[in-house]
Amino acid sequence: MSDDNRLLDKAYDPTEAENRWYNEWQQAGIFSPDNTSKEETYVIMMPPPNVTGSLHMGHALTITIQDMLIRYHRMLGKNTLYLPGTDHAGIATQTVVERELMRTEKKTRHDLGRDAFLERVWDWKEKNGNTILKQLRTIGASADWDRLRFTMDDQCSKAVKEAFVRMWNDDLIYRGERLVNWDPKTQTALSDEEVEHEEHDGEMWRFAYPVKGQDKELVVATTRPETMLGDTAVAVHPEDERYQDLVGQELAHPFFPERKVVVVADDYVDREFGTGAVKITPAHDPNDFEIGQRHNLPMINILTLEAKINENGGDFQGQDRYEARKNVKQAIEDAGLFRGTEAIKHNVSISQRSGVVVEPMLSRQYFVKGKPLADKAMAAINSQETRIIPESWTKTWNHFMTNIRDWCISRQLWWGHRIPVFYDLNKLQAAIEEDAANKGIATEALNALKAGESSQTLLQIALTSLSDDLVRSFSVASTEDLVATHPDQYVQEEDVLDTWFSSGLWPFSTLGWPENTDDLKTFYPGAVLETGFDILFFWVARMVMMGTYFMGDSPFKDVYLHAMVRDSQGRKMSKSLGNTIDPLDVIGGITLDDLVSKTETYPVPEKLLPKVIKGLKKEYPDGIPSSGADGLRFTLASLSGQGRDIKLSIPRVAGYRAFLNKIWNATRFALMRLPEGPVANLNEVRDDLNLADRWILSQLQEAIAKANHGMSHYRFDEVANTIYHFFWNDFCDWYIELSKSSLSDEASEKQKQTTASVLVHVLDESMRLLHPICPFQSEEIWQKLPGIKEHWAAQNIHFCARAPYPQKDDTLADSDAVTQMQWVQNAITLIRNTRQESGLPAQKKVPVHLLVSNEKVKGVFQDFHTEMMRLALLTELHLEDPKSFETPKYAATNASENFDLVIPLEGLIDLDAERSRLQKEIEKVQKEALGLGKRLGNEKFVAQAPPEVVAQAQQQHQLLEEKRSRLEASLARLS
RNA sequence: GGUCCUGUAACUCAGUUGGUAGAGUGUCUCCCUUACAAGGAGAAAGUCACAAGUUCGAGUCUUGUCGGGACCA
Repeated sequence: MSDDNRLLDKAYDPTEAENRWYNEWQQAGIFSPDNTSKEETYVIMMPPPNVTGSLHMGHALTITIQDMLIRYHRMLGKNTLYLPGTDHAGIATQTVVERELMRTEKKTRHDLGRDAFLERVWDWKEKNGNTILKQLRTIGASADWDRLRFTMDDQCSKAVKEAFVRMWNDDLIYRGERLVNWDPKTQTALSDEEVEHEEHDGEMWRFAYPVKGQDKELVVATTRPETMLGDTAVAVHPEDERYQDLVGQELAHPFFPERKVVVVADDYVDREFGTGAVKITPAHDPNDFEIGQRHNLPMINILTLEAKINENGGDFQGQDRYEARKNVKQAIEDAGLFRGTEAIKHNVSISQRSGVVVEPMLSRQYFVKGKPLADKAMAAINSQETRIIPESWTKTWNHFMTNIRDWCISRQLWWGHRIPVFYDLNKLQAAIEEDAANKGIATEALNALKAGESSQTLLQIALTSLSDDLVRSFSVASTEDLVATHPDQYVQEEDVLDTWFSSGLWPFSTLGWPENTDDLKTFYPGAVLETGFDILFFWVARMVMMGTYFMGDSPFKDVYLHAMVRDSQGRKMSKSLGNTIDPLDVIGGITLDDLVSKTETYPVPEKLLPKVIKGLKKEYPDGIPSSGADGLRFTLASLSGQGRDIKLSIPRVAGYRAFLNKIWNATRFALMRLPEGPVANLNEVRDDLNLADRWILSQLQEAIAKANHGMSHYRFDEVANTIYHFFWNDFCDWYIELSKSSLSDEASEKQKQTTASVLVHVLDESMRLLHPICPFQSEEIWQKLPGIKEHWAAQNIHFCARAPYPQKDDTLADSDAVTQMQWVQNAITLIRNTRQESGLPAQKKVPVHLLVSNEKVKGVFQDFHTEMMRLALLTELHLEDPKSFETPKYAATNASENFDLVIPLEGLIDLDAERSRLQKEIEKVQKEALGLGKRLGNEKFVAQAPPEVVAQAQQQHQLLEEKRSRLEASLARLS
């Protein structure tokens, strides 16, 4: 660093500066809100990243957007809270730790036991969670770390217990035997949302059920032949004439002669589909389950928890479901009942967690009633208490809420919130006896009771065999640990809650609920929930449901759903495709070798790996250059339109990094050229502003307005592009170039001072505009601007991060300046263009005549004489009267709307080339004029279009015609 | 099957209430001019998927066709 703190180093070092500023901000406490203030708040709850993994690009996008919003509103003076945290992610984390345990110690979780295993998971969480928190800081999240939460910390756990108990007592949670999605690999139930549907090629396999006592058969079709082991009926449509006479008849099950399989009539059956007769397996298919209930059919479970055939499967017992499928088909063929097959595309349910096919399975689980909660959640959106952005998701939201089903919240896992239901052993016996008295079905339980089995054994039997109501009769939900206080009386439920149950409470559990804390009073509800649309139902829906239920208010005013980050080819980024890029590797840079070896640790299928690595080498021949957090953030901001995909091509990041370099250098220029001594505040030089000053200040107001608009409408691409365009194309390309004259030794002291004020003012406001997107570099530069820090320090503002976001100053908007400046820009551009088109050597300075009749234009050109000479590389610039000026034959000429250009080039000009250039120019103008002329010739247009539109077209047409005739004159002179 | 999104320059995308298409990247030409070659100057490039309709006027509104995608069954 230079001694003179006004000067900048030649290059900006993001890594060093980013660390430094993050620490300074945090030490100064600027991320912490005030929970006693009555100021307007702005609150974002960070969607807690899963402690299992590390942050990926999707997280980087989410954090960038949230942090932009937070920083913007902080600069607007709001009492701003960005609350960070992590999620325990039940299945995902447990699976990872189990895998690790198997890999390193060859042990299962059962070998360790529940408590010891959970200790391992906590260790893992500690280690991994910290990595994530570090990543969040690196990206620049200005979160309040004093309020850091974890979904399983004491505070959140307390909230989960409280919520569960209240919902249990309010009859919103029940334990019931239902068909659930069973993941045979992780061996737990899943919610509907955790199941994905994939279209697969399959076969419709047909076989016949003989009708008992008749010489008839009924042919059914299925994609899962093995489920026939659990068939208890065949359904037909009540009005289907083909099967009228069979309804009520019994069918012969090929493998279980004693089993009753009846033919039932049900509207559900689609007569056109398959054979029009549907085999019914109530225990293993959702639709069949419903039919089973309607017709009181027995439900026969044929699968074990590992998805093997159980004791109800006769000879097939012990076989895996796919093995059984093969064997069942064979056995049916052998029995002569096979009736053909056809290819079909059908949907297969896949566990989002383990990737294996999910089995619908009859099982006793805990459920949250959907309907009562959904009604409130739907009302919150439809009343606009909460807006969804983009709005198109509102329909999807309503569809989901209208068709909501009960939410299965129990998971057969160890890692998570253990369900706070306690079984009262003292009431167990009474329940079993009551069942017996009512001729219940739990004979097994009664036998066990008579045999004097231990209460623990009795409990297990009772839980699976007693009716839902009876189980509830000896169940107590309690926030208190009843086992600790009454170890002999109570046994706690083994299962844990779905992760999303605790996530659903996140907007208020993090603020101290159920206590009515200052935080809760001040910061609920929040401003916006920002996340990917992929977890709209998983999470957002649950938060709104829980929020409206427990708090009475929807937890946020806006839901902003951002796009998915994909790779440059539009593929989802995933480790198994080997196309994930760690955001930290973009921020800090990575060599190709390191990138390759990192990718080799991902679970890419071996066959694919060489191709993936070849792709890496092609896409990143020199690795990934360091972009800094600001570079990545700016890129993500500018790509975050309203589409559903963001295709992130890493080389693009370099382009935005170049912009940040441009900013750095522009500042460097300003600081080098500023006159000695203090720089006056803009207000003190307002009377001395010249056209260029007025112009850049006016453009700045325009940019400020657009940036604010974009920020408040979730159009971060607009914000980024506005700043990019203003800073580069207006400020650097024109104002700084022009300022070289007004800062030169020939310029007056006053001129220099005025220019300095404008330069510093623009940089100050530009850095504040940029700050939410690129917090680090803007802070670094802002702090170095002469006088700025001191100016704001008087108002106790010490960081760009805390300085006000610029607001449009209408007294600085100056449309005259914009128009007039455009004349200058047009003149310079036309000269440059004509020079190059006429084949002049790039560095050759030439004399130029501008033929101007308009006195005002002439005046502006006179004022900018020096600047035009320099920027257009001229030796002389003459302003001529078009009437008296005689254009030499050997000259390059061109025409603009309000002036003609003549560059005399005796001996240098190629007449043929010049003629064809003019010809081309004329054609262009002619084409434009023709279109306009046609429109003006349309009577209806002139009569019906708004007058100002017509007037504008007329004026434009006239200018074009004039320009054309002048160009034609030039062409005539050359021939 | 239901719902939704989407098709604009070679690529990635903007395009407000309808007024005759823009940006970044890439391509081509020229230039190391002392803030920046991660730079400067200039240029070429689009039947706005297709068709019909509404309108003086359609990228924009309506309908249909075709293509791409997502979610829910």
